Amino acid sequence: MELSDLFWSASLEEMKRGFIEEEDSFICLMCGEITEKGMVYPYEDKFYLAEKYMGVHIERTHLSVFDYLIGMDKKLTGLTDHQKRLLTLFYQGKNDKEIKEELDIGSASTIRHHRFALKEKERQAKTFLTMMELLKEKDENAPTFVPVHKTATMVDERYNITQTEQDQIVKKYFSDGTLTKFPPKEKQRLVILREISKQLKKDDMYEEKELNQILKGIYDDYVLIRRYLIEYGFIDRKSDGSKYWLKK
DNA sequence: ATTAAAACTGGCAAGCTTAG
DNA sequence: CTAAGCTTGCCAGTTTTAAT
Repeated sequence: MELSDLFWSASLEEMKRGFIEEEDSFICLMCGEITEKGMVYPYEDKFYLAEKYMGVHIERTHLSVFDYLIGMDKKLTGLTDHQKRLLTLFYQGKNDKEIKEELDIGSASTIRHHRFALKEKERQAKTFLTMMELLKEKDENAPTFVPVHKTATMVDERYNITQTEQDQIVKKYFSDGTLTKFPPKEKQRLVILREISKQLKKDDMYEEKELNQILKGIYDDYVLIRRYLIEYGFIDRKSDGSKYWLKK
């Protein structure tokens, strides 16, 4: 999944932490940095487990989630530069008087007012977010597009595929996990290839024979499938063709 | 412990400035 | 010119601090 998708699909709690938990790793929402569970990470004479180290990573490279978020574009935060400056000072725990002096503003009540205005904004944001969430649940008929794999070589709107569409295609061309026919349309091919690529484990290296064996179990013309998997950017191979692996 | 004073907070209305 | 954003003053409560 694209990093920005990951970022925006994160829950409020995940965003606050700045990273999400996957099956065997943690991923930084801001830069995609990964720490793997079970690994031990050294930093300044200490050792950290994956989750703890992610905290170290964020502190080191992003300062804090707050700092990262406040640095985002106006379009994304909905905040004016002035509001950002105020929030930063609030975050530092300064009181109205200190802020008034620091920003060289005449009255502390101005700061007070901004505090009020920002809280109002918070309430609005919360109700809006909640409404949008409710809308999503309600609107299950709305087409939800299956995300396109990010290594896809050719991507445009033709590849927007809804879940139901995908299900139909899979149903039509697969029976008992084997492919009955390689479809003629690119869109269908994409779905089929994605389905097939699920049989491969990420991070695994496959010998050519090994891969052929797996593909043969799915479709007789495994060479065709192999070629298309590469062409559509699902897998990659060594230039001599001796090893294959799933693209990330 | 009670009370008075000071400091802080939330909120409203209004005027001023500026980008589009 | 208009709307949005910023600044300010004022009032009403609340909380904290100081004084008795």
